[in-house]
Amino acid sequence: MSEAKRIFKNQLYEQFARVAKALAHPHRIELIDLLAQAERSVEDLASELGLPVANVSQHLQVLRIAQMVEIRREGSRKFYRVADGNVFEIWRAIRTFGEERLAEVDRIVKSFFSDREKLEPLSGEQLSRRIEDGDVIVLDVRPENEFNAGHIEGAVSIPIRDLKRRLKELPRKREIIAYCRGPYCVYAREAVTELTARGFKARRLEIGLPDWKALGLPVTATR
Amino acid sequence: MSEAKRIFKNQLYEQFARVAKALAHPHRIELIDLLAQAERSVEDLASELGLPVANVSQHLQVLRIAQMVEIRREGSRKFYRVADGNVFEIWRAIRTFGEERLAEVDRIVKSFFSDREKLEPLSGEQLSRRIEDGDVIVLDVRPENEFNAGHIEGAVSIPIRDLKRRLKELPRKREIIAYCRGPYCVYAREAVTELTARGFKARRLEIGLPDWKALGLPVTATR
DNA sequence: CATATAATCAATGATTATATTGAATGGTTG
DNA sequence: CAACCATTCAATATAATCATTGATTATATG
Repeated sequence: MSEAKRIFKNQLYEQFARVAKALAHPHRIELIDLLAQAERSVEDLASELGLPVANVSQHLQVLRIAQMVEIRREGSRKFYRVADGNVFEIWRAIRTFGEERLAEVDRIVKSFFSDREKLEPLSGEQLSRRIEDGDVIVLDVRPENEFNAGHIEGAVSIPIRDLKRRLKELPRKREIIAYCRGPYCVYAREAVTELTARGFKARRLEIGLPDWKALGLPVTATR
Repeated sequence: MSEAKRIFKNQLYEQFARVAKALAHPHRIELIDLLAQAERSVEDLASELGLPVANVSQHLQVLRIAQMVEIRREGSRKFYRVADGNVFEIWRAIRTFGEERLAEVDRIVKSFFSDREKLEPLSGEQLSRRIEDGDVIVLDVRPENEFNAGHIEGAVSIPIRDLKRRLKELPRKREIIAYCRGPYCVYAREAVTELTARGFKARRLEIGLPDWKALGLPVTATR
């Protein structure tokens, strides 16, 4: 191979390796997973991850240099968000690979969620069809700001924390499909447990909003 | 957040970070890019990358531990291949992000390929339509073993090294669409240059075979 | 302007990743 | 079985990454 070609390839793969490197830390993957829901401040992210602010800031700098996140300043706070849809696609591809290929992922997930679920979750496609048929209520149990940043078209927002005292807002005849951040988020599972215990018909969507969006299914953002 | 939930998330994201880490080196990305075409021996990969065999073997071990590649043994040689389609999807997502988001990638590509292309390449969808219309010849200019491992349905194989002496196999009336390994591979570009210089009508497909396959377009493997 | 808040920076030591070298392994060939 | 080939392993030195700490910057508030 020619020298010029070798230099070209080295430079090019170096750039792509930088991208992979930016995601090569558990905290940074978790940050992307969270930011895929909605923008957040550094302090907020730090408390969600249970880490010192300086450490989270350091990781955010790595993601920023890799152009994976962007900043919006508001007063003395900075809100980070994912730079574009391709960032979530990388994380999603990694997640899919891990789920299908790594026994360890399966083991960890199964041992945490074992026996907590009686009913099979719905896939995105299944829910999409059910919505078209008009026979379900879609329930978003994430925090309100994440709902506002984007939610499944037609979904109702009741954050998991408020669910118990807002049960009367939900119908008892139609089936309720709850969803939250993604396949490893516990909120929708908790909601289904609570709802079925109270006599509602409820099931869980197996994916989160970013996946729903990535499938090209309809999303609404509150202006 | 509960302690158990924190431990669960840490364990889970740790697994996914391992996957990203496995790709966090330019040589390993290049290896995946090559292996996405066809299986190869260690020695062969080492000479393609211009690196010592021991170094390539070391990188292959990293990919193997991450379950991204598998081995087939044949005599005293070992042939590595990508473990499944999801591996290429991760690399493709990284590549797409880099292409759309990183100015540096654009600069490197442009400075290497500047002025070498007179004609716009075809997209996968465009070629797919042209094939249905039946008015093009699809030309695979990769090495023969890569063609055998999988090629665009109906494509003709003339490795770039043999192109000059096999020109008579190609028609002069129909347009020839050449393709190779991927957007950064030079073979298809060289083929188009050669063919147009000889009076053929020729253009390039902008993607490589693994991308074509990922788009769900028809692929044939030689048995 | 002083104080408080949010975020970043800089320096540190500890850990982990990397390339290189040469030796060891496993299989093939004569 | 000896010689050989392809690959891996092991050891080492160098470089990069990481968490932590405390200092610094930037903005808001009184």
